[in-house]
Amino acid sequence: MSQFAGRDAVAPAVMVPDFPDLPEATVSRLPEYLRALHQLAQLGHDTVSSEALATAAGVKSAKVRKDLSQLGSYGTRGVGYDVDRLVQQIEQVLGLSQRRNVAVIGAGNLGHALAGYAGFPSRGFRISALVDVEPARVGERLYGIPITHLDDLAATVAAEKIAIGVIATPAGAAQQVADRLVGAGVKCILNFAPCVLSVPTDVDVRSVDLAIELQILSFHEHRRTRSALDGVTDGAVPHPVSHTPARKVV
Amino acid sequence: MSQFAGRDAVAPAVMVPDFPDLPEATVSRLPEYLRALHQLAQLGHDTVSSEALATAAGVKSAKVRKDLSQLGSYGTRGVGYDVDRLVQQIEQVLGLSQRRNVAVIGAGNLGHALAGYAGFPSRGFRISALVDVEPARVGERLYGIPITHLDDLAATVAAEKIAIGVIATPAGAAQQVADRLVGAGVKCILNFAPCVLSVPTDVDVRSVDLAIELQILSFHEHRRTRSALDGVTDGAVPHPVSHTPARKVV
DNA sequence: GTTTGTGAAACGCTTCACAGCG
DNA sequence: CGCTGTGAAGCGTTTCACAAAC
Repeated sequence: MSQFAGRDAVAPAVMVPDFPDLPEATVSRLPEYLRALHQLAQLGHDTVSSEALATAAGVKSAKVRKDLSQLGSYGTRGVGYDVDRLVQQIEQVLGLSQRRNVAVIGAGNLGHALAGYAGFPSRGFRISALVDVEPARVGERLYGIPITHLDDLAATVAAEKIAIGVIATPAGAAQQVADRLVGAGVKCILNFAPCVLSVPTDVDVRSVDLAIELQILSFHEHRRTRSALDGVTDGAVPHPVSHTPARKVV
Repeated sequence: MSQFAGRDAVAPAVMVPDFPDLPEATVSRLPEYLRALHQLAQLGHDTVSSEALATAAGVKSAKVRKDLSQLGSYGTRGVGYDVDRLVQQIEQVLGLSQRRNVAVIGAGNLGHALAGYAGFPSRGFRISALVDVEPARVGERLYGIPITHLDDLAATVAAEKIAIGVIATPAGAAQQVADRLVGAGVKCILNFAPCVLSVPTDVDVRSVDLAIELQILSFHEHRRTRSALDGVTDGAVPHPVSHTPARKVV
């Protein structure tokens, strides 16, 4: 069922449907499919089944089909999906047809690593600005990216057409930086500082806290060793099944 | 309802319940509560209501209560939760009572940033080893952490009692590194390489792909601008509400 | 035969709303 | 009166299973 909604005005070369309310869970998986599809394309596959894509992305095939059907995508029954076309589709939906400019705030260790990360260009992003408060660093270039001062953030955002701000500062500075980003008109923030940010409802924040990731792993490790200890006390449950989102071993 | 299960043998000073099947969603929020609680403690709060903790952690109060009730936690009606006690409880559940040793594989930009990240010690982790394949780097120390060779991984894991492996290599090397970590007995892996890892079911993998985070943000940005464009075509929906997990602005 | 697309069932998580306790 | 703890309702997501299409 194709659901081409919206105005029937001038259409681009590739017909593009609107996506009023793609489920959030689906949205967060589309990038994973995209990554898998690029790999498959490089391996020479022209076409891919939901089963194969599921394996490559580390999910179940039914999920892949449900997700892709939401895009009004045309797979071919008995064959699968056209890899190139699917890549185009997903990139279109994610808004990756145009490259997005990113500003990294905080030119410390993490900001340095982000600036030097080679993976971004091929996946739709360009780090166009590095921002810091340290006057000593301002004016330098890191991997060709100019370092500007936080006080000039609004000007930098405007000049570089920044769509996404990445906060790579200590927790103490993060809220203030977020406020400045919002003030400069940035509506998407990726936050690496270990704190909750307050932003207006029309601003999107995603947070990555490295210690939290480790703590979640720690819980599973802890449970594993605990149940190994008291495994004798009650019924001979062989072993609790893991919760890993990763593929089974081949 | 307190659910103290398990053997009634020698109990530690603080009574510790077992947690056969804490919901995964709850597990992933406990670290966020912990972070918020440490902040509140530092601000001088002895006690905290579910409402206050919810605000500090960026969630709803009912969620906090449900989550904490799973721990068989004792809040006091009319008062709230004892901050110190709750911190202890959560640390216990997450297995943070003992410090966990972490090995970072890949001493590139990202590995460097992780090694230098000051936030880990206070949150239960110690980066005890940096591992690389580059002979030139082996033997150096970074922030006091010795760099060892990937070929000696098993020995390093044993010597340093590594509980968690962090993969900070390019995608091409990640699977091989994962295999070696598994071979060395590591059961928890945090993967920063942009690929899916295959591991046995008893190994836990969490993946953080920076480009994927940006792509999810890109979707929201894309949708925002698209709906701004065709906002005139159909009913005057003022603006789609954001999906930000962050607190509203104050 | 193979594989998609999809209703319908199953599941887990969130939110509500209030009884019960301090 | 305030706040926790929790059944029950509501909602979104996952999984199943199969008819339709190639």
